Amino acid sequence: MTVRVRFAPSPTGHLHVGNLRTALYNWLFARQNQGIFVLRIEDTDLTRSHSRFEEELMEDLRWSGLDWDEGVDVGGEHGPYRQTNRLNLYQEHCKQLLSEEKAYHCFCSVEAIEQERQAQLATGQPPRYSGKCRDIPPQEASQRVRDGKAAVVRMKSRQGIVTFQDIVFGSLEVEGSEIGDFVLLRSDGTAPYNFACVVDDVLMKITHVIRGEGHISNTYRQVLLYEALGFQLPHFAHLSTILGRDGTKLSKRHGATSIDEFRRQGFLPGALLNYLALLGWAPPQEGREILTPEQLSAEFDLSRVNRSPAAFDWDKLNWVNRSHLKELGQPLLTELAIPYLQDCGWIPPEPSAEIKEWLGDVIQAVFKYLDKVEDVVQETELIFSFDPGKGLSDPAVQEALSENGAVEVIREFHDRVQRHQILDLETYKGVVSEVKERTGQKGKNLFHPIRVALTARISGPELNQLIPIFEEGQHLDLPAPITPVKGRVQAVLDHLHDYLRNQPGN
RNA sequence: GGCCCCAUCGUCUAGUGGCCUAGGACGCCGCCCUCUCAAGGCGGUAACACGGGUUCAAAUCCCGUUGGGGCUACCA
Repeated sequence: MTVRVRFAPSPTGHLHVGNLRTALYNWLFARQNQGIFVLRIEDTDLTRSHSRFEEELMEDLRWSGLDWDEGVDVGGEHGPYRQTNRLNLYQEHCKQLLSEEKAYHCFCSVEAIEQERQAQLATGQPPRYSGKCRDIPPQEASQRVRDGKAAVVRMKSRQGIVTFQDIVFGSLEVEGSEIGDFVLLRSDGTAPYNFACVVDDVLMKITHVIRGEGHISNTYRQVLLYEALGFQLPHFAHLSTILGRDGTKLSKRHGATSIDEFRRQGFLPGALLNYLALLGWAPPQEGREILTPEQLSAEFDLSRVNRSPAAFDWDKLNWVNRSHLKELGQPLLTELAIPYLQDCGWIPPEPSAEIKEWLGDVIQAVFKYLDKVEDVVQETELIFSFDPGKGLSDPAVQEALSENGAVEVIREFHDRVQRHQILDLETYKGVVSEVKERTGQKGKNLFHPIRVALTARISGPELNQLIPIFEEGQHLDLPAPITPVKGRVQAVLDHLHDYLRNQPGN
């Protein structure tokens, strides 16, 4: 039998990391079994659902690389795939349950039920629908409905153990009397989650229901529905919740949680998926955690998924993403980085081939240090936006300058640099050895001041890589020209003189 | 309140009664490399929530306690 799984989000907001992990586990399971992955939109909550969210949701999912075989946009044999387009199916099945007296009309008002609930809560009883309308004779109920009385349809729950096997949690059960008579059809004719879900899963021939842990208690109700409708139970697998770093439920205050935010920050979809897969599951081979979606689907094992909730860890996500970024290689990363640099106004909207080639060198110099593509901005700021005033005001830079001989190195470096027409890498190296000879400084005491002279910072990419970038960059047609070596040293020295003049005792 | 679920290093996890003086990964710390910060390499720190059982033997099985999560909707 073909494995059929589904991801069934509600279009009530952005796609969330928790949802994406659920989608991923479904996808992984489908792919490793040559199965079908269905995307179903659960939009029966009319007040919260928006078609705008449906679009965003699919966009996020497409970006992630999880592709679906059936769904609202791609169609399929078991459509429609949007629940609001399936209301007739729910009504049909509801009619069946009604005629078999497995369900009944309930005429209690929302207010009355709320009152009942409060009263039960107040006396310490479990709040459940009393079943008041259960005993209204079906004929009388039908007549009342025909007369236009507002009514919902409720399921008759039963006594006795309700149980099912869960691939992740094992055998799960609850006493039937714990389950109240839940609503199958609302007064407006739409179906709430539990009923719509079961009808759809049956009709869409879903073999494995893989969803969030929060649905375990819904599953008991759904088992009742499968029984009443006379359908065979699918396999169930429930996934634990993703928690924030502090162990509470993941939310906005833990940082980004919606997928579009991760995309904007420059996380690679494959890396996000890789990390999410690791949240609740471990690859069989220890120490081999960086995996592509294809490798994941080959090694993934649903029955080995962890039951306990997992905390979302940014440090590890960053590491996973960095690893994927390195795998990607410089040319592709350059393409990804361009939009971020354009946003800063550093790169023209349509960079020339010459600029792109130079950019390749820029990316080459920094790409090992990027956790996410977005980081390219702060890593390359010293190239595109040279600001000695700001740089020299940094206490750490000032401390480096206060080292014995530091200023002398900069002056000497400045003088030597001025003597050369072109400053390619070889010339630069020659200049450095001259400075070394004249000042007697070496190692850190030599290079630290030179770094400050060139970047007004004490840390950054290798100077040897930076020199050609500065020199070649100055000839490029960029929105703001790249300051070449001479200009940089001159500017730093000017600021330095101002700075020294203002230092009492100097 | 009731019901259900969960509990191994700071975090993600391996572990399915002896292979566990508990393994790996991220982080952290140290060393090496090095012009800097990183990156990279090497090494180190660090956990079976607690209390009872069962057993020759328990991280692994059972019970309880504590702590977390979920459900208890005409939300999903």
